[in-house]
Amino acid sequence: MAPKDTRTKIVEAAMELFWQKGYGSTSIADILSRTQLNSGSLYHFFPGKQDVLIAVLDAYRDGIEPMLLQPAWGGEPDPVERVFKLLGFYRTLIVETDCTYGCPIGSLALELHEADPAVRDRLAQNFANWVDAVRFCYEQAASRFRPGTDFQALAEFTLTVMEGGVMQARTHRDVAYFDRGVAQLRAHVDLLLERETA
Amino acid sequence: MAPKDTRTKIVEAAMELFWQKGYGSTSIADILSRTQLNSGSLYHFFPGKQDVLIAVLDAYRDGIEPMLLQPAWGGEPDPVERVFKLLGFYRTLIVETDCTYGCPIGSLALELHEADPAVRDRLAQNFANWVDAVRFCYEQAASRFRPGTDFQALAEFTLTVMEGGVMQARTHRDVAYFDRGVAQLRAHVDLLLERETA
DNA sequence: GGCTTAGTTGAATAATCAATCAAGTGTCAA
DNA sequence: TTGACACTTGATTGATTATTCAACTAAGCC
Repeated sequence: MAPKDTRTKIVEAAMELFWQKGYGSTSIADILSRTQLNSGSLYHFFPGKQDVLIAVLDAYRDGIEPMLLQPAWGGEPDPVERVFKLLGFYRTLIVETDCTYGCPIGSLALELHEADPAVRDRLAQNFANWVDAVRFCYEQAASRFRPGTDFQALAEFTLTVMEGGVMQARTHRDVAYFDRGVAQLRAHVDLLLERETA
Repeated sequence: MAPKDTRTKIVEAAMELFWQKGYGSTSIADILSRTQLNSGSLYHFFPGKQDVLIAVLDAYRDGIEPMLLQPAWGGEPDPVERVFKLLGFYRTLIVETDCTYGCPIGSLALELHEADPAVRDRLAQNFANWVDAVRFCYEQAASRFRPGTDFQALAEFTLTVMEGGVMQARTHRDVAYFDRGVAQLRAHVDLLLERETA
């Protein structure tokens, strides 16, 4: 218990700090002062700073289901609406942070240009998991979509809309940029759902 | 001539370095070694590092027309095709950099979380200029679009697709992610252009 | 020749960075 | 009681950071 306690304390603090200030601008000292630990303890569990980052990315990977998807779509039964519930969840994050919110994975993906393969793989894996979850939603409603709809592409597109919307909303400090992006996606999906018109 | 020469040398070097390594990871020493200048020269023209960043953002703002738009759409006359020529230009940048390309503005926008207002304003201005140029393209073809089409939202959506596509293509080191995003946008625009079907 | 001024030089400074390590503490099990 | 082990302490290292500054050069003007 004791050993894992320290480890998770470090990972949780690093998760928040990397999200708030980015990886490069977060110092080991930042993590230590927030956790009230000494450097020796941190370096007992992690060979170096990059390994803390890897642990953080693994934590996001393991937490997507309980910490993002389930809270986001609550009891929503309709799979397509679940996608937009998820986007709505990001909207509340944007609003709650006064339009300061940035997707932690997206921010790290853009910050770490020449990243180590171990880091890059985990970033890609996080994106892939997100896309998989959304694709699964769309596929559950496959019968309502136009035949031949590419659900993988549509799910990637949904991620694109989320990331682009978050980026613009934060830069302009205005949720409306996010909202307009989601509205465009909604129109796009609605056109792909035209069963009754056919 | 001589004074301005040094200034632009610094701005051009910083432009490339910020694009390659980001703002935080680029040191003044990096800029000095690339320009073969001494620190005193740099601090003669710029009060501090952030002022170099501001000059870089101003350079992007002033360079969007001659350095991005005109090369991108060459002699293309059709305004809608110009938008996709622009996206095609980003595609070549992605390919030429082995899927390492990141939009300099987008990367800086995500990196600089708690940015100075002077910096944030310029980032927003750069986005706004890009969107304005694209919106102008769409508006030139207004008669071909469905009545009531929101060209501002469509142009913002185009920026979203570009940024999201670039982000995913780089993270997965695969242009196909960018291509699929553009294809989705193309389908979206085509549906908005259905004149002949009406 | 002198005066001014814009630009340059490059060593120095103080802060901060990731990382190290020898000396400790506490907890087991034999 | 002893020894092994996991973990902690915190001062320290050496590299790197942005920034400063007094001295210097060169060019233009009177």
